[in-house]
Amino acid sequence: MENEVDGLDKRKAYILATVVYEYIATGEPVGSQALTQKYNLGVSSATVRNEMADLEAGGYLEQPHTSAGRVPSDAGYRTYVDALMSPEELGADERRRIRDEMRDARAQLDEIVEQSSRLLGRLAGNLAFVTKPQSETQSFRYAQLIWIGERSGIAIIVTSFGVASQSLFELRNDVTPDDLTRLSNALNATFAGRLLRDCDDRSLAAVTKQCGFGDDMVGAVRTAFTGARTQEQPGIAASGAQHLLDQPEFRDVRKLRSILRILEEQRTLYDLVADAFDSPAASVKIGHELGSEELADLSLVTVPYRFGERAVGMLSILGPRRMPYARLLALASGTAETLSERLHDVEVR
Amino acid sequence: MENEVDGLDKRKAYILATVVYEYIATGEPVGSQALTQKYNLGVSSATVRNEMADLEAGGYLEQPHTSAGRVPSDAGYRTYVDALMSPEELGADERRRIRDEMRDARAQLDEIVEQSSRLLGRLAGNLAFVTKPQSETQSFRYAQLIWIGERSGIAIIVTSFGVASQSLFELRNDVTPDDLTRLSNALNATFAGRLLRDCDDRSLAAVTKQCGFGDDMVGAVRTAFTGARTQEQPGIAASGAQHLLDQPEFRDVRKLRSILRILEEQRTLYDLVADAFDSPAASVKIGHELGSEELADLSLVTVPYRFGERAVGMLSILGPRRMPYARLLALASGTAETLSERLHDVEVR
DNA sequence: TCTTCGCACTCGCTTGCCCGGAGTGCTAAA
DNA sequence: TTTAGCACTCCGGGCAAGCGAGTGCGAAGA
Repeated sequence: MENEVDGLDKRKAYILATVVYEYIATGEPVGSQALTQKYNLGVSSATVRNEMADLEAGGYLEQPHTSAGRVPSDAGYRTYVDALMSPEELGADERRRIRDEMRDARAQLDEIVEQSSRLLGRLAGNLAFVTKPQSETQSFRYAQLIWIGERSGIAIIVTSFGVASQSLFELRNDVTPDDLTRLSNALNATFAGRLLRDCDDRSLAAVTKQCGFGDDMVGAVRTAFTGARTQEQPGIAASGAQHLLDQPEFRDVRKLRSILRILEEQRTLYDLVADAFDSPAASVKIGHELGSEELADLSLVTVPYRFGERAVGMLSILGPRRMPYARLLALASGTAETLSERLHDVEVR
Repeated sequence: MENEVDGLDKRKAYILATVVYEYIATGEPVGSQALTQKYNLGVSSATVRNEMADLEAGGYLEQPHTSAGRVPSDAGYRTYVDALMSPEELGADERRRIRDEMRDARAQLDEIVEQSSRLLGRLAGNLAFVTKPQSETQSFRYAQLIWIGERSGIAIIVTSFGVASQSLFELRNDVTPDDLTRLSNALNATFAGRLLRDCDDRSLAAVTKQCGFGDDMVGAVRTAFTGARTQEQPGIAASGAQHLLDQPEFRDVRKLRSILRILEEQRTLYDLVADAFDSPAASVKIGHELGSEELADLSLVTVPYRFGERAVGMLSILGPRRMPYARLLALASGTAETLSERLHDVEVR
């Protein structure tokens, strides 16, 4: 029937929403009396009690121990996020402030990514992290091979976001500076504007050989491009870990340790958001959905930022499961939007 | 007389040393009885008591509360570090392990700096951080101005450690690719091998004008060099924050917050080691010597690493005042040595 | 049939209290 | 000057009592 949400009748849904809302606000297990007193439910605490017992049986609520109030379970949060909460929008002044603060960063990729992570961490009052644009999704802009000696040089590759990566190379045959310039020009002519991932080894080899170079130079070019592709791979800017200490759920120091460890292993951090690349929209992972017992009482909000149509990176907020989901989604989206805009400032045209 | 150390007679000095040593080992305030039982002092606990009272009067020891044992004060640790402790050397196998682990990093400046910070953090069981080489102390290797259009280009500057920085420039007058190559060559011929800080604006302008360029190009070149000089300025790799959680002194969460905040503000972290650049040797800062009430019960061990004769960066360990100073100094020195060696691998010759 | 009331019960948290242990300072004797 | 003895202090752990918030359930009411 129309009145059902996720298998819950209207009243149950409303009570669940209220419990989650209240628990997010206070951090205390919420009981039936407190709920009826604070919110006008139109029924008595006893009724609420019955409903809560049902919700617990359905797996939406949990009881830390008998004679304590109820606390949302992963499923409870999930239902809340998917169906019950009302989405938030940022106010115009908030948007403006985000934009203003983002302007403080110079027009360099690293800086705007770090700035957005700092900003988001502070606004959200939680740990925020932002992945740098996957270099695979960046495009190739310029290559320059610099002559150092008869048999050595430096290859410099500039991507569309102005990220330069350089690599030294050694050759088996002599070359002249002119040779290198010729090859640079050929590479630029062929690949300019292409996505880096489309600069595959075969085409690189073809161009290099066409210019009359041997396998040693093919290897050098390949290494240079590989370096550019993978360079910033799991580059992540994180910020705001100290806010986690304010959360009562971190009075237990062991949980903190897991988080700090994860922070330092960028790999793990990256894995957390990796599958968000598959879906272009915001995603929320709750508790065990994060796939790790250590992180079981945390949640993760992830929002992509774009360059043009392509999602090139992710902004994430990691915090206690008991987080204001609607608000954080709004903040992350707002920051993502501004970050996307600023991305055009660093673009090398 | 000969038997005095820092104004303490021999026995007082020995007792102080033992108290510090024992406190570092156990973390418990140490009392006179425990001390006489565990160490063969040749005197009774009552005598030790008297001496300890003197040491407390002299400011070397403190009492958390009446009827507790004594704990070293800043001054007590200071005397211990300066005059009492016996320096440690790393064993040959430990050196080897450090060297082996450092080999895991690819020959890229960032990687070896990060690797050394991770390594040191793990070995020392504390927060370790390593500053990247001050780019001022790096030398200039190559400049390449790349032609993009009649009035715009990219300047790429490579330093001795293979760090490339790039900047876009716009001009008021048309140039040809050949013009830019000519200027690149002139810059390379003039400045190759010089320290970056010696590539001052005046000489840059002189060379640029000599090649027949106007003020717009002078500005572009200046910006490019300034970018290279300041680029990695306060770049710091930190690692091992989670170890701090093991220390009993961090049961209080507020202290952790200060540390996490400092970790994220690289500026503060950099200030901590900044004055260590003045002295070329290892330095130890204890408690209030760090100049901040927040950090009052921490200590910092800082050891420079070198490129050739020049100290170019610092390795630091930040941990509880109650840290095994001799051991950590040895570890930091060992890591610094290996880092210095590996620096030659990334040098662009 | 659903809701509400009343009531007994549960359980964690806080408070107060006691006690043991470790350490001190002081005094007097060696 | 050192040592032994002793009274005193204070922290911390353990334990019991009381409180408060909440539950579940049976019976009464709509």
